[in-house]
Amino acid sequence: MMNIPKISESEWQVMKVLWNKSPLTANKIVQILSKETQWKRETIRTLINRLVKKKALNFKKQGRQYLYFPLVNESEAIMEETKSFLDRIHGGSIEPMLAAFVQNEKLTPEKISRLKKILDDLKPN
Amino acid sequence: MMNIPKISESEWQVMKVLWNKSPLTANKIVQILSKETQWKRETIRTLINRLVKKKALNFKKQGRQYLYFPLVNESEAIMEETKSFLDRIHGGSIEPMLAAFVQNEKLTPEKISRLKKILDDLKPN
DNA sequence: TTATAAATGTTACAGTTGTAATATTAAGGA
DNA sequence: TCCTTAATATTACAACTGTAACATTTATAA
Repeated sequence: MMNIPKISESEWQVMKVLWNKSPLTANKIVQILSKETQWKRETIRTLINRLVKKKALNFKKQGRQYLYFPLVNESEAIMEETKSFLDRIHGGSIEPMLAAFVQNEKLTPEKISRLKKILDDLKPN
Repeated sequence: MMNIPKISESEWQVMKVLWNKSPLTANKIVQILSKETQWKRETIRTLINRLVKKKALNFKKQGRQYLYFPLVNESEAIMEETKSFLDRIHGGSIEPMLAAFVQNEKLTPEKISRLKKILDDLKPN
């Protein structure tokens, strides 16, 4: 699917909830996000509505409620985000990036292994 | 240096010019960026001024002109950017990220090697 | 049937960003 | 000294973001 809409930082948190499980009612989303953020119910609803307007989400009615689900795929969104990220630091050296990866503890041993495997396949050495 | 200011996408392009070489006059910066962008002279000046306000840049007067130079270090900025990036896609799988890295052709063979070496040092296997 | 409550919809408002135009200041040449 | 011009400074303005409050609609209980 081309033309991934720009998803802001806060909006990403909403998307992640729905990538994890969908469809969900607004209330369920609010409930889940209230555990991870300080956002007021209406803030979360605003984010949901903006994502619908951007066509990152859609919903189907279920009685009085709406059931929301993603229109954009998580992998595609990650790729977009990664490209934009790489464009920014284009030409920067890779070490501080890796350093950040590691410090952020987002690289578990399994991820490191998968990463190495991917790199190995890329450039057999 | 703690507290890296948030640097927007366009502002990053200005920073990169000065990380590459500094100090530079505003005119020189305009001249360089005019080759890579469609920005009007005044657009570039606005970006420079915002970066000064954010304390990402500073300048010293040289007669009627200002000579601009970075106040934030490139590696630190890359780390900040990387952390914010990783926070967004937190929990997302690493493959689409790597795929984007590769498709963006930001991973030259040398970078791949350095990356692998860093990973190897991280987790001897 | 009507009031209430729970959904969704509309509006708000300031800060940031992209993208400039216009205004002011000051230095150098006439 | 005064004007021109080249610097810098101020102002503009809409879209996007973060963060909500307020308004309207509708299903359900009384």
